[in-house]
Formats: sequence, structure tokens, C-alpha cells
Amino acid sequence: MPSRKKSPTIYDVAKLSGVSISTISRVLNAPDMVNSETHKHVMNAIDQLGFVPRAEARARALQSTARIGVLTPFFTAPSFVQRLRGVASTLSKANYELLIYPVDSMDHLQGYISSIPLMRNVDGLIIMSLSLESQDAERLSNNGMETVLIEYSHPQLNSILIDDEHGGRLVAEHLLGKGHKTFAFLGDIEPPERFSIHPVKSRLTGFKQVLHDAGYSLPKAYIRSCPYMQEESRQAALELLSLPKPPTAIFAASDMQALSVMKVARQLNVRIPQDLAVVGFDDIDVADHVDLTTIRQHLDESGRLAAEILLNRVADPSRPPQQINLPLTLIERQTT
Amino acid sequence: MPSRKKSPTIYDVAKLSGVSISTISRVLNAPDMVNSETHKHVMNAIDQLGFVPRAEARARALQSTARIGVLTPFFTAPSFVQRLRGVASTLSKANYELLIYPVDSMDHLQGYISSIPLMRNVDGLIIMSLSLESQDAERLSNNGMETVLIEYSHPQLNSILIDDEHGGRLVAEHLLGKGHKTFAFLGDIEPPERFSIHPVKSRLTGFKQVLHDAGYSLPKAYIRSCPYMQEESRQAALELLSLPKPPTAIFAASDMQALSVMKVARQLNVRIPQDLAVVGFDDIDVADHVDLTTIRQHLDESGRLAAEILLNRVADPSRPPQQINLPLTLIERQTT
DNA sequence: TGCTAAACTGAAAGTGCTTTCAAAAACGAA
DNA sequence: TTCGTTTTTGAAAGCACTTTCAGTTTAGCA
Repeated sequence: MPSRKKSPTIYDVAKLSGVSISTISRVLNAPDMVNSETHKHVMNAIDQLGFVPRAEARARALQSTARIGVLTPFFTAPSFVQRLRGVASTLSKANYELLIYPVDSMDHLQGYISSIPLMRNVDGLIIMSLSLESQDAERLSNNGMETVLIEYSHPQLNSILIDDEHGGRLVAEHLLGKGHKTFAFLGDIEPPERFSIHPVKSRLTGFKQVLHDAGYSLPKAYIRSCPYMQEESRQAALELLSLPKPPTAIFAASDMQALSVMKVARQLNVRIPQDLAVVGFDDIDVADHVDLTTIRQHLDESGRLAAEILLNRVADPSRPPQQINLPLTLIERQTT
Repeated sequence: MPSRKKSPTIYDVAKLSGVSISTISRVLNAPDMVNSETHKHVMNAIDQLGFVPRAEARARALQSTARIGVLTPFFTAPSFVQRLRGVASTLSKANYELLIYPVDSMDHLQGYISSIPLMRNVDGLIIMSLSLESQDAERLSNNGMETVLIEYSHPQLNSILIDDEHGGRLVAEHLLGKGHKTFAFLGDIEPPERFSIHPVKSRLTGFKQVLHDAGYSLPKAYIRSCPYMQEESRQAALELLSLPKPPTAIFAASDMQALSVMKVARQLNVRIPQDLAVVGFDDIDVADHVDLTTIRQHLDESGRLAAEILLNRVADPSRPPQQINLPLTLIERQTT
């Protein structure tokens, strides 16, 4: 029968070992301030009772939680997960806990933003690919909540950015180099871009610009805007490939969407790369598996970096906010 | 200039509104116990100060945290992430926070297991695909820490299982139906299976059994054990396809490994499915994208279910532990 | 042996909230 | 108006730790 006895507190240990609670606390938090005999005694009592300090209580007394929160949209998408992976590894090394706040809607985000900083249930916040109202950003900053933004920036907060336009340019140059003449673009550039910013427009801008400079155009019909979801991406890809004069190269604004393009191509018996070149963006794990040419944005690294910056700031809040720009590289594989 | 003033406490609100802290607390937690005039007053003060109760303090007084922890290995692998997605969606609906504990090693796991239940920093625990020492499981149970195990079971804890042998059988039957005669298996069946259990052996057992019953054998050389990592999987796939008499069908114990097989096949100009059939296991998101035939194990659903069971148990700890078995289905796509 | 400095320990205050208990206020009916 | 209810409210006791401060031991040395 599980003896649902409530777990022992520092008082129980104190009583058992015949010293005061402060000594117990010291044994745990500053072992060299206590006599080694006493130390041994106390440790015995601790072991005997199976005592472990209660986290919430400790956090309250300590005024710190050793916990970092991450706000992320589409907890579902591989690119976010890979970032998260970077964050997780750094945090776990530093013995911080990782709290995930999945954001499904603008309201959701608002709710989190307004309560988290004040609840003080985390020491710092990483906000991934979410656009932030200026006043919210200021609130975070004013409340002294250390924050790192990824793929978005605000003068008062740390941020990690990538040069999406440059990414678009890289793709165009690569495709041009391969001798392509008809291009298409597929990505989520719907006006509001909703709460989640996937800075797709900039990728398109860079792409278009280089194409334009080289004397090629990218007519409206060859730019398909569609949400990230699989269904929509496929539909868009299908329409692109059914054009009277189909493109010979498609730049998809994310690797997952590139996969959708590839799937449709397969169904249509369009050979890749012979009949159609496909380039993605992100370089998620599977990109390598399926030999997709793509723009590498060091997702893991960006997460790691974000966590490191945050931890530094938590340790020393006086540092000025940093704005970091991560380089982008084109990884050529078999789809171009 | 950010006025780094510490955020207001319940005492500040009390002072401003001229009532006692208990009244403030009541306004927040039991509004109908307080006069509507007072209520209005207090709310004004709260708004004016921008007061929000501090989470840790609340948790301490309330003896509950509204927070669920998830222990997961390979935070990296898509299959785990998809489970997590299910967990996250349920939790977020129920207003629970999600704490992730990435497990990289046996020590890591031990550390978590021994401190979490006693720290009481979560109300419940979901343990994914990790093997648990019997004494640890009992400790969790004895300490009254509500726990749901996924892909592992213990009589005193809730668990969600899948019938891996059956999955293996499904694959064999499917392949047999397609007329294949030479089979191979690729998966991580190294003896200790390390701390993370990916119950690959059972999949192999079921697979072998059906093959055997049908009069086919699966010689040692056609069973390649390799860790989950991409490099190793590719190497193994390469060796399999370089056998004097290469298999015409490969069953990979996970979708990601199946992708590795497909990649190698591509490099070797082995056509899929004409020259080689590939079947995976998991049905992760990308499986659909790359048209991989695989065994669907409802990853999202398993996560959702785990979270639901956990929440129920947290609400009513007297319920007996549940053991749930999730069905498996073969999803036929283009690789067979 | 006596003195001082160093090492150790305990009492108590602080952390920010919930909740119980009892007192005060308000209300109604007689 | 007065007494008995019912509704509101405040004081204070948790909750389980950390940490400061002051007091007590101990050790070292003359």
C-alpha cells in the first residue's frame, strides 16, 4: 500500500538530526560553512528521511526559479523544434528548467505576455518567431523580465535575426547559376502574417530582386501564397505546376513546403531536378534525408545562442541588449 | 528609462485600496464573497498598480502548481515531438504549464526521477519511452506523484502502450502480400537498448514470426542493428543493399531510419518501390510528405491521451492506474 | 590558564499568497 | 429599537525555505 505520507520538510530533518533548520539549509547550500561532523549527521538524517527541498518554497525564498520560458507558435513545425532543441541543450547544461508556452492565437500570446512577466514564474523568456506589440515589448523590458527575441526585434530587447532577404538572394543566384529561366515562389505571405511572423516576404523580396537584376521577372501567377499547412501547400504547388508554362524552379519558403512541392511533382511525374528544381529554406533535419537543396539557417545554433544570451543577461542584467545577425548559407543537394 | 521598480504585491494593493490583504485575495479567488463596492475599489487599485499575483507564492500557499512535467529522450526526434504536441495541446487547453526535461543519459534520468517527485515542482509526470527501474517506479507511486508512462509500463503507474509485435506482423504481411521474397530489417536492437527504450526488438519479433510462418527466413546478415543516428543508419542501409543478394524489401524500425534507407537507395540508383520496398514505423509528419509506407501509431493521439489521463488522475488520485493499448495500422503509400 | 580570533550554530525575519476564525457591520424582523 | 442573522472583513497562522545577525564554541597562542 502506497504510504501517501507527505514528504519530509526541513523541519523534520532538523528534528531528527538535532540541529536547527538553518543548519540544514546550510548543509545544502553552503556545505563549507558547517562542521564536517554536523554535516555528516545531517546528511544521514536527510538520507534517512529521503528529504529533498521543495522547489516552490526554495524559489520563493531565493527569488529566482532557475526556469526559462519559451513562447513558440506551431509547436508542431520541425523548424521550431530544432530551435527548441538548441535551447534545451544549453538550458539543461546550466541546470535550468524549460517551460514551453505553445502559442496558438493572438489572444493566447497576449495572455502569456501580460501574465508571465509579472507572475515571475520564469527568470527569462525566449520568444520565437512571434511579432510583439511595441507596448508589450516595453512592458517586458520595464518589468525587468529578461527576454530574447528570435526572428523579431525590438530596441530594448535582445534579438537574434537572420537576413531573410539575403537568403532569398542566395536562392536566386543559385538557380540562375543552374541556368533556370522560369521561376516560382511558394510561401505564406498573406497580409497580416497572423501573430506568427515567418518573415517570408523578405525572402521573396531578395529572390525577386536578384531575378529582376538578371533580367527575369516573377509574374504574380508564379507567386503562390499559402499557409504553412500541408494541404494548402500541395494545392498551391499543383496550381504552379499546372500553369500553361510551368516554372522550372520553385523556391519554397520553408523546407516542409518544399517537401509538399516534391510530393506533388512525384505525383505528376515531374522529375527532380531534371524537370524541376526545388529549393527550400531552414535546413531542417529531414532536408538532408531527402536531399533537398536549401538555405541553412542554423536552427539549433540559434536556439543555443538565444539561451546563452539569456542566461548571461539573467546573471548580469546590466548588459545592454544585443542584436545578433546569423549568417545564412546555401546547401546544395540533389534537388537543383 | 526602464523604472526597474519591483512589481507590486498584494500588500501594495491592500494599502492603496484601504482594505486588508485577505480581501484582495478574495477578490481574486472568490469574488462573490466580497461586496460589489469593495470589489470595484480593489479592482481599480489592481489595475492602477498593474498587480499580478506571483506564481511561486501562490503555488506555495495553494500546495499545487498547475504544471506537468514531461521526461523525454531525444528531444530531437520527430516522433517524440509529435507526442509532445499532443501533450501540449491538451495541457494548454486545461491551463496547465508544460515543463520539459530532456533526458540525455541514464544519470540524467536518475537525477530527475529522484528529485522531481520530492521537489513537487510539478503536479504530474509523463515519461516517454524511457525504461524505469522498478524501484524508481515505486518511489514515484509511493510519493504520490501522478505519472503516465508511454511505451513502458509498471503495474502501479498508468501507461500507454502499443503492440509493437503486431506492428511487425502487419509489415511482414503487407510485404508478403506484395510478393516479396527477400527481406531485411534495420533498427536499434543493441542489447541494452540504453536508457531509452524504443521497443524495436518486438517489432522485429513480429516481423520475423510472420515471415517464418510463411516459409521465409530472415538471416542474421539481413538484420542490421544500428543506432538511431543518421550516419549509422545510412551505413547499415548501404551494407544491406550491397549484399550479394540484396533484399527487395526493407523494414526500418522508425520512419527516420526509413528515410535514410531511401536516401541510400537514391544514391545507389535503386528504384523505390520497383527494386526495393521500404516500410517505416511511426507515421511522423514527413512520412506523408515523402510517401512512405509505414505503421501509424497515432503519436499525437498518444500524447493527448497521456495528458488526459494524467489530468484526470491529478484531479482524482484514487482512480486505479490504467493501462491503455493503442491500435496500430499500416498506411500504404508509394514506397511499397 | 586566560584571551582573542575564527568557526560554527540558532533564532528570527523575510518571501507573497491562501485560508481559517472570529469580530464587525449590515440587514431584517419583531 | 433591539436582537438574531447573514454578509463582509481583518488578523493571524500557515506554506517551506534562505539568510542575516548575533551568540556560542572551539582553537590557537602566549
